[in-house]
Amino acid sequence: MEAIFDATIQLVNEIGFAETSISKIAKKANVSNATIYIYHENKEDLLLKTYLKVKGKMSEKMFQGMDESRTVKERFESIIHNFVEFIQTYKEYFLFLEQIMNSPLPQKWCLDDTASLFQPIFEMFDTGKRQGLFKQEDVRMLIVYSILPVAELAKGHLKDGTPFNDQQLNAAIVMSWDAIKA
Amino acid sequence: MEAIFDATIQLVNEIGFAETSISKIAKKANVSNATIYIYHENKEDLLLKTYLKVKGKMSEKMFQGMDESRTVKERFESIIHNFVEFIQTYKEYFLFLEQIMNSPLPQKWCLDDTASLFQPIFEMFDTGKRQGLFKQEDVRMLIVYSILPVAELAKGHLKDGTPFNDQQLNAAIVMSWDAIKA
DNA sequence: CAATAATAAATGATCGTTCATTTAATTTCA
DNA sequence: TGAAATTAAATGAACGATCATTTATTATTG
Repeated sequence: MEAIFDATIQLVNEIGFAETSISKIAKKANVSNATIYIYHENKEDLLLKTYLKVKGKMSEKMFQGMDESRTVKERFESIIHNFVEFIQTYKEYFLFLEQIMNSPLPQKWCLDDTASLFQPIFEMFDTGKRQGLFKQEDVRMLIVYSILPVAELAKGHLKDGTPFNDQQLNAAIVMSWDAIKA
Repeated sequence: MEAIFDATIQLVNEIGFAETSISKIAKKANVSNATIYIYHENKEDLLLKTYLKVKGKMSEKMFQGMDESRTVKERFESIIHNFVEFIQTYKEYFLFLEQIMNSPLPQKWCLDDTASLFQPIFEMFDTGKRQGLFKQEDVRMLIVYSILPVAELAKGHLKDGTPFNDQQLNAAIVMSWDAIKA
């Protein structure tokens, strides 16, 4: 049931983890408490499924329309633009993710498979490193210095309500590129 | 009571927000439930005070031994080193902060005063901009591209247990500088 | 002894979860 | 086809446990 997922994401964003109960989710989703347990084993299972669903959506949006035959720089900018687009269009998905990923839950779940959802990023950075475009550093380091700051900036604008305009985004992309370029 | 703060921080890191109750905090701190209410109005007040305390500690550690008469680059590297030191020494403080700051609580609290704790950072970046060392971008942007990635890297090492050695840190500082330098 | 600090115990409310039952949809077969 | 039988989906009500918070009582201490 889609309504249960949506209610979960909305509530976690509105009132936080600690205050989000099954009763409140059920009420917001317009179903009975028991209905939730038809589709999900328990509360934590619901959270895990919601997390996986949201992460899948993010991966899908991040790489849509991406052509592996394009240049590294084209792919780089495409990924960043798609990511910003995702954050702005699915802001509740994104903020939900941020909250989950900073909680002890992922450690508890030990999900090794979610990294594979973002393989095109590793692919792009590896190619860039081979071509001598990027610094010879761990790809995680390249990601942290180029993609994560953009996400953080977009998040900031999401939270204070100010728009993240093209000029600011382009300035950010320049800084991302400067950080990782050889 | 210090034990109450420590228990709160530990529990939030171990089992997360949703599962951290007053009873569990009291038990871990070896006090009665009621004792917590002598020092704190309610659960949320306890969280807020813990948050402020931790943020204060972070600010204190971040700028200790910092001399405003030093060069911008020296201050820059000092701040980053201090920050990494803080993250590694007070890892539970840091992870607690990350969890709070990605929850809806700070928005609810509307704390405008906490930014002032980190004024030396703004000071340093402003000076650097005036001297033409840094790009003429919003200071928040400079922070997001230079300090935040280091924190993220340190956090990664904290979570997977691998050490964040000097060589990696120096490589990170180079990338930070490249990202923001004019 | 007075005052402060800490407590155990109890409060009603809400928690996650289960269960017996109803309603809706689908299949069976005369 | 159409009534009867079966399955599936959803529910309200209830469970014991735990929740945040309060009260009345007991230690502690100067």
